[in-house]
Amino acid sequence: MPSIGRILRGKSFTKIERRGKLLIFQVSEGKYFMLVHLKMTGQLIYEDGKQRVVGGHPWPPLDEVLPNKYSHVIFHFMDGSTLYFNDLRQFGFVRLVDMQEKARVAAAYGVEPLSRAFTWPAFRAALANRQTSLKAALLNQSLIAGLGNIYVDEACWRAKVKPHRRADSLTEAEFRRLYQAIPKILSQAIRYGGTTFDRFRDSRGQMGNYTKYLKAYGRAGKACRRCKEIMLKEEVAQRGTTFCPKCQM
DNA sequence: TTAACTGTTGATAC
DNA sequence: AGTATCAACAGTTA
Repeated sequence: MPSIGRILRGKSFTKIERRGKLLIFQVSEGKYFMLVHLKMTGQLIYEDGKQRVVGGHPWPPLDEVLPNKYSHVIFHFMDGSTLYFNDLRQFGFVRLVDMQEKARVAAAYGVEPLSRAFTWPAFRAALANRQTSLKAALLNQSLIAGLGNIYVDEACWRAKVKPHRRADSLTEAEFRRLYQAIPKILSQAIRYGGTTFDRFRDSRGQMGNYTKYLKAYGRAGKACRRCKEIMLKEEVAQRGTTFCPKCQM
């Protein structure tokens, strides 16, 4: 395959889709697609003469001149504007693929929790019989797409289930609560612009306001918003996990 | 000074 | 196949 620069030169981005946490840019008529994953610290920064719009994190200092040392890919558009792919930890990637590979990558993701495909049977089928922790199962992108560390903890808190529990140990009622909690948490978080900590910005360069609605993440040592018990933080599935030891069963 | 964290996930080994 | 562990990296916090 020719180089990414050679293929993109003179083309346009004609559509942007999302699958889980993966961004998919359609290149011109759709022979090629550009996949972008921000992972932990990636960001896309769009700049024209008048403004700078940042999505991802962390926001560079206001006086930061771009490109900086974290600018790994730079797109120069024909109107003079620029798109930077910045990534402090360099976990993220920009990858150009053909239609077939794009389909293959997208197919590896599980059901989208905010889509019509997220039915009760689909949800049950994804999690039932999993011998791993609920936390690990919910973080598994091939089962349910798009849940990350924060929203898994939030969903478990809302459903009153401990993330440590083996996924296949949940009762019908617990699965039900989780099934309802997941889209609820996600749509709320999206409505409030996501969770901002450490200078994160959404795709319009705005800070997220969901932080003040968080019930689990970042609340270790504080009183549970439901039962007043002190919240705990433990490692589950190699991720920091915050939960209420009393009202999450 | 070190060690332990960190909106993630792919590779590897059982 | 499913599951667990480690690694990639660089900065911040304890």
